[in-house]
Amino acid sequence: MSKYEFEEIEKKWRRIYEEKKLYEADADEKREKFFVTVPVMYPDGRLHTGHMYTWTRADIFARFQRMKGKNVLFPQGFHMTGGPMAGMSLRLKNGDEKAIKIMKDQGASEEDIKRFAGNPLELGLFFGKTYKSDFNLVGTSIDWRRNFILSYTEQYSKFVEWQFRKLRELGYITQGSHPVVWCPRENTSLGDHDRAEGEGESPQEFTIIKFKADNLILPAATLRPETIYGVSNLWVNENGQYKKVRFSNGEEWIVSKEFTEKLPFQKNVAEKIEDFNIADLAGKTAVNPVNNEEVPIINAEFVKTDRNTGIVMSVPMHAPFDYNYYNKKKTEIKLREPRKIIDVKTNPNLMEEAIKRFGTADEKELENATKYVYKTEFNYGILNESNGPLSGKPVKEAKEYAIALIKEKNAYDNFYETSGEVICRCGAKGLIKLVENQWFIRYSDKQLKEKTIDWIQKMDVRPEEAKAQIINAVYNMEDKAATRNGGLGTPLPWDNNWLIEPLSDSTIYMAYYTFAHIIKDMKPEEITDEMFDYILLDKKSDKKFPDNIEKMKKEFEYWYPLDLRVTAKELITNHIAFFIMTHVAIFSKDKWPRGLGINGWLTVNGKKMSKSKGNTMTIDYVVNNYGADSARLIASASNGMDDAAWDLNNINGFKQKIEFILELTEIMDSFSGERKLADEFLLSKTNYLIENSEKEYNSMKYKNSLNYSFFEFIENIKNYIDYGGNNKDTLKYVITVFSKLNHPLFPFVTEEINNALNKGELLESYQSWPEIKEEYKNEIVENEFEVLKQTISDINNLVNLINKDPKEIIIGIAGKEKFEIYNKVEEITHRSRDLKEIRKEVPSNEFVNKLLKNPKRLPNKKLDYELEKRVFIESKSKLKEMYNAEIKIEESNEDKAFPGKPMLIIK
RNA sequence: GCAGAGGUAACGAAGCGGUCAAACGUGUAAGGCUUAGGACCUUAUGGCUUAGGCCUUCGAGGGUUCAAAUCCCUCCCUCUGCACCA
Repeated sequence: MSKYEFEEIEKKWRRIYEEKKLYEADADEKREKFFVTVPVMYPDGRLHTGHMYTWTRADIFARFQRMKGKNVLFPQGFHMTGGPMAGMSLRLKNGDEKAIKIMKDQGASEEDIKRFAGNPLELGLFFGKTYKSDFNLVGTSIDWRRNFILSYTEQYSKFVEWQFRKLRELGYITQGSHPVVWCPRENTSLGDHDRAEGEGESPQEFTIIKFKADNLILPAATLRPETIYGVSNLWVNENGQYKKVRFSNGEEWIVSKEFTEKLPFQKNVAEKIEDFNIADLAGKTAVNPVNNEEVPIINAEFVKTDRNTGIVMSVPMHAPFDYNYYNKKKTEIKLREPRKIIDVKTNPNLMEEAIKRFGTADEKELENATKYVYKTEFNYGILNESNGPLSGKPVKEAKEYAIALIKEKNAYDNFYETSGEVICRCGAKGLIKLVENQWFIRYSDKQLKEKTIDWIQKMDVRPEEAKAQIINAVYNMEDKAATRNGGLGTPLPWDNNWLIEPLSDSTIYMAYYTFAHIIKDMKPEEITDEMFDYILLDKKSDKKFPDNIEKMKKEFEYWYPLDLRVTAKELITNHIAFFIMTHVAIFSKDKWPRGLGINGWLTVNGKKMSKSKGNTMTIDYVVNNYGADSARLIASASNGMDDAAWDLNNINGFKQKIEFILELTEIMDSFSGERKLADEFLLSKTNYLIENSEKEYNSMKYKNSLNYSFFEFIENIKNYIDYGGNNKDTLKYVITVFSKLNHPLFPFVTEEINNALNKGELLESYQSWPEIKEEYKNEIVENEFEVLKQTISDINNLVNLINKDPKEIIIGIAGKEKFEIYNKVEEITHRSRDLKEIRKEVPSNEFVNKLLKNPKRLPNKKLDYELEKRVFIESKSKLKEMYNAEIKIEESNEDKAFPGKPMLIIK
């Protein structure tokens, strides 16, 4: 068997592609275009197979479109905005051993690491270079002339400035304060990945209701201000420390000591703070500001002074904790019956029911009861007639009315807490900081959302299921804080204190690719808003622009809109939503993006592949050891958004099959037979495979397309040979089609196969996608070969049964009349499967009884008496070879001889 | 909490009203090839049968239909994403 020398083959074709500059695409009005991108990535380490998964998926589509005759642009930029690179550089500067080891493992020298320390750009440029060579190695068809680096390329920063001024002009920028999870020790926002504990916790807003006790204010914090009419008392905890805080407006608040520490991060700093003995308040009363009711202040050890203010309003009939304590206290102090203010029709005694069901033994049980009560009341509860102006409101809607009412009484404030405990990697407890003067992009804009969702409905989303998720993401979109204080990035043009953060400066940069190779020769100061208005928005100007700008406009107008953006699913709720919305906000409709391709994670042995898990393989390792074409198998590891499992073992099977095809091309001249039924079978099948693999390529379901274009295809070629096919023209045509169908997936080796058979143009460089030939379609021949296959399997079974080598095999084909009845029944089933109906139209005899025995197994495909005979006669010599026995083909009148299932006698 | 996806053989996974005992892959077993191992090839792998037959399954329960893994309802369970962070 001929050896598959992948190194040589790949080296050769890589060189040829490069010499012909096949991946460099320019505007060409005469040709239809296709523009595909994958999001930029951070060059902060070597590329690994996890990256390769997404990029190869995009590359396959790019090559597929090239073969369909399109002018394809696939550019790639890098991203250096934001924290990660700056963070790594800083860690190197601080001599962090772990960071240094990571760099060394990825091929950086001592010298390099010294350069990276404190200079994140050097680090990015270093890995940027490895990215280019790795992508080239694996055959990603990128036009590198258009590469640029987000927010490092000065010309690009001009583009971002234009984008932001444009957004502001259009009214999509606002300024305000914004709660973020914050580390008070490191004085920085605390993202999920910086946390030792509390991943996924976020700021939660509490309403503060100011109860009055004499001249003091007792600020009770609650998530349910709508229960204000049900308050029976206030809880404080005498085990905790409290303070008296005076604000500049003269108000004096009694709050826990812990609260005073959090206060400066969200409110104006207090004028004066002094100790306060909370026990002094015990037995006194406070006034509910909404209904002026006097409620007792009671000590309760369950109150947590490190959450909120340390003052809790008690609503016994609607909060299990309160209910439980209130009933206990009732035995000590004389208390009035608590008031029930929410009715749930289906559960008239909700509280008793919850207590009975979950218990009161410990905090956990009470928490479960609380969840149950809150949920039920929220969904089905109505505020009853004891709720003053709130009476009759469903709980779902009551909150905003309650807040308005509390505000009216000058008793409202608010405070943010983390939704659960957050601990920073540094060990400090996270809290919420209200960042002031933050700039936002108004993605919450209703009209923008509507326009975007309308558009997404029309987009080509692969797989289709992702569409609902994207629409949902847009629907739930809130304003996005677009700036930050540290790291790298483009300064906000009108407020230089802020840098534009990385998810906001990367929403329309795909447009920049269209002219990146031209604008890079311009001086930044030559680049103006007027110019971008002209190029991107077709805004006419009196000014006559120089040729290079006219050329940029031409490129932009030719390539835009983007036809396909390929990315992993974790970007759906942020980047993909921002990307589409910003296009809708800024560009005219004919420039909005047309297609998306979403994929899942790549997994290895059931685990997600990622650097932090240490289960990655670098691209150069895989390519050098297995070959680029083999490595590209990775793209067929899954069909849609499911996680994709990749297994190196698949590569062996792949290579084996490639060797089989390569060998066929070498011994092509030895096939010298006539055309027979087997040829008709293979040609018909080939059509079917073209049709199906094209469909799967189109929806980016590469696992399926590989099944058709590769595995099933080869199976059919093998069957053809097994059935006695040996016609050179057929094989040459079929293997050429094979090389074409598989070219997007395996560009190098298919080019080699095609080249061995047809000295002509490169598959990559002309309209080479194979056409379906109607004249080759022959369904009945395919069916009859299916019969042959099934019969061979039956013979095998029978030979096993008798457990000796057969001397003679008699194959009895059913008579012509049986075929006629069979086909007749098949025809009727298209109209009716009612056995009575069918019987009306066919003679009644033993054969028909058998045929109609099982309504589930009625004839389902057309067969042909003459063809069935010929199929067996033409494969006779092969069968003889297989079993080393005499083969007799004859017509049989026996009951067992069925159309599509010949009678078998084995002697 | 909100949203999305899903529960099919030992496992991964396809099928999405009749071609289904269930493609394809892995694992397992037997045989072939090989000095040997690996790789590769052939066959088997729900149960009962053993001349090509029958029976039972697709998270659980109910319903629609001549026909349901596939459509509808209820319940149980699993996974993924949720923003200032790339």
